[in-house]
Amino acid sequence: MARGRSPGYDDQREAILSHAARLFAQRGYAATSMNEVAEACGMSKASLYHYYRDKSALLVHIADAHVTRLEAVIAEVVQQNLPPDARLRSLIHRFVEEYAMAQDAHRVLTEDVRFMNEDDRERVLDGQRRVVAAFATVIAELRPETEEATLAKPLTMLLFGMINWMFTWLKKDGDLTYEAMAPIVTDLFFGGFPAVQVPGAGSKS
Amino acid sequence: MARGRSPGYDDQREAILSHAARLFAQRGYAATSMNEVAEACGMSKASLYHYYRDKSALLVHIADAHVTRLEAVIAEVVQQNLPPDARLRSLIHRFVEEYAMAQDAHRVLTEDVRFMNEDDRERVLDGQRRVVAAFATVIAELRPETEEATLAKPLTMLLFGMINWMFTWLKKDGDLTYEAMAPIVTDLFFGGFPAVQVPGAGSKS
DNA sequence: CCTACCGATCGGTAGG
DNA sequence: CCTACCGATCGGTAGG
Repeated sequence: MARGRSPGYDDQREAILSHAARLFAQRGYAATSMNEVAEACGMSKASLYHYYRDKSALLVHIADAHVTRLEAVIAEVVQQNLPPDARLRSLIHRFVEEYAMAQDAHRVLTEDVRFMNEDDRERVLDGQRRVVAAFATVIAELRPETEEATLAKPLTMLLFGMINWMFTWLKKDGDLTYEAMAPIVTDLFFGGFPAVQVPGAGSKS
Repeated sequence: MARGRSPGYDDQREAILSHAARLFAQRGYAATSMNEVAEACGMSKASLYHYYRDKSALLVHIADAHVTRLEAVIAEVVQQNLPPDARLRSLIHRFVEEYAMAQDAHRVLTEDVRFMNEDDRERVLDGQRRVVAAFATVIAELRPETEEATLAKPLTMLLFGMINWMFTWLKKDGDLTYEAMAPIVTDLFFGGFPAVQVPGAGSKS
């Protein structure tokens, strides 16, 4: 017996990632020691190193898994072939939901990506760029006026700002829930973006 | 001669804070060593400790100075006694400007506040809460319907989300500038917030 | 899967 | 007796 990996091996790897993501999100990657991760997992540091080669491997797996999930959500929504309006509403709702389920991984992704080596960081950032590009494409379709296409990028970033920032202040046990926030974000964005003027082509000139 | 502190003492303290803020913003507080701060300042670590008691004093001074500036902007705009609409436009414009000038301090404030001891952290967070409350008050005045006052807080946080997130992706040498973003944020928010429905009291029920 | 360690570097401080 | 620093090293702890 004990040939190959134990049957619980993959479960342990997942459990470790979840503990590590929580600690990295709370204290930051650099300030979290492998001893703390091991203790949170109820194992020795040596055992922890049995599952992951080094500290950076934890970070890379957390970020990769999160970005991969986000790209899967994009693909799923895109293949529904909804009109742009409904597609953006669906994307916002699904992303708020996804971020809420993966709050720790999301904070790690947004704050600790700088601690990865260049190759890993670029792969993760490429995934993020594809996600942002998918949002920007839908938003550009909602504002088909030719010269206003330049607004798609900043509007996309403002939308991500609202959603990303939500998870820095939404308390898991607070009055406000992410289910309540999703329609507020949607209303605010859909109500507001037709009012945005192209800089230099505004009504005041 | 040489009674009291050298004439350049306060200038040195300011210069050190500026270098430390840049390093903390780039690498994170925990991952930045006092040796790196000293090197960036062109002095020995022992000299650095002449100006600041310890590493945490750098963090606290950066955060306190930034929050104090933000509270000063609030006070300045409030005493102009503008109508709510113009007051919020002014606040948005001034904050985007202020964040752009203090981009490093702002990132340190939003990411590294967790590394302060409890007393310092609570004082800084109290300052931030007063700033947020000032925005929420103006936004509540813009939506005077009684039951909709509950929306002031989430709308305020979405507005801060757009502005705060801007400085995570705006490149100092990029095509988009903060001067161009301020009116886009303003248009989006003013265009959108009248469209936001109170949860549970929406038009669909 | 553990105890016992390593090379290095951490934040902070000594004497001069 | 003060300040403004220096070269060297302290006690502990990091990742591995």
